[in-house]
Amino acid sequence: MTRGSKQANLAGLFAALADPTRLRLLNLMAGREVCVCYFVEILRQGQPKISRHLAYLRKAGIVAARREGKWMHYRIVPQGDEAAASILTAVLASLGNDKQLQADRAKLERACCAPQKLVMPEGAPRPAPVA
Amino acid sequence: MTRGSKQANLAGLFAALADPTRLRLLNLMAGREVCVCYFVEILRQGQPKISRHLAYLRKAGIVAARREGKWMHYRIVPQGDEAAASILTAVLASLGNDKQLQADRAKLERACCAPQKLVMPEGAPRPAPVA
DNA sequence: CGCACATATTTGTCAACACGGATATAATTG
DNA sequence: CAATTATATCCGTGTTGACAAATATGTGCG
Repeated sequence: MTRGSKQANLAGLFAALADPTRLRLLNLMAGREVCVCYFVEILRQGQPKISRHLAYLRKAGIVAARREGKWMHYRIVPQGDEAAASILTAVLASLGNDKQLQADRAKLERACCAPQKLVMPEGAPRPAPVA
Repeated sequence: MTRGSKQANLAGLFAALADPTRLRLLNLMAGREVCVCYFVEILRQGQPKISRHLAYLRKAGIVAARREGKWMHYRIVPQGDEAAASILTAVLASLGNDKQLQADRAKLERACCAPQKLVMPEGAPRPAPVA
């Protein structure tokens, strides 16, 4: 049982969503698994900052990480709690309206198709859709 | 234009939702206008605490207040931003699943139909559905 | 092993917020 | 006006989270 009172759970979920950087990260992870190096390049923020926010999301049970050699891939985790799931879905659906978030997604698309346009570490793995 | 970047707006909305007390208050306001005195009685929390959280929600643009004589009535405000509106709707819909939140609503119903069972100030106004 | 790279964590500082208790404001009543 | 009731705000304090800078961990390679 990872379950306390549901309001507390929900409040925790909202706390995790209450940060612009974390919303940008989640937006990029909508529907696919993404390597940390892409987050750093696309958001143009320091690596420790990105990592801290990813750790926060991980601790909140919203994302999970998978190591692949040197690289860490993050993905959004399906929520067990029904309320959390429906809210997270609504959130991800809404993120598409913001200009900057659209631009972030576009940069990721470009990285997938023409990674040489972004300064990427040699051999960085491509983001992959998640089942 | 009250509008900064949309992610910042959304992050602000989530920050406002990231507190169990505020979720309980919003739950009680779902679909109706409620007097502060009911919040205090139903949550059994100190009045300054309730008032502070209501002020927070008001500043976040989620609720509005209306004075009626000595009493203040709070209600949820329809969100101008489309994303915020859809998220807030999903949230309010989800709140019905929590035991305590159901109990809170039940207490409010009882207060509407049999206020003498709660210790209420003389002549306290009844919560009223909002258009 | 020892270096290089990708990522994570620690450290110190600062601002935001939650809380209880005390007090201030607003409207009503006498 | 004075007293009462309903609500809001202020004060001091503890907690949490954001940040940058520095440092640690884990993996691959020669």
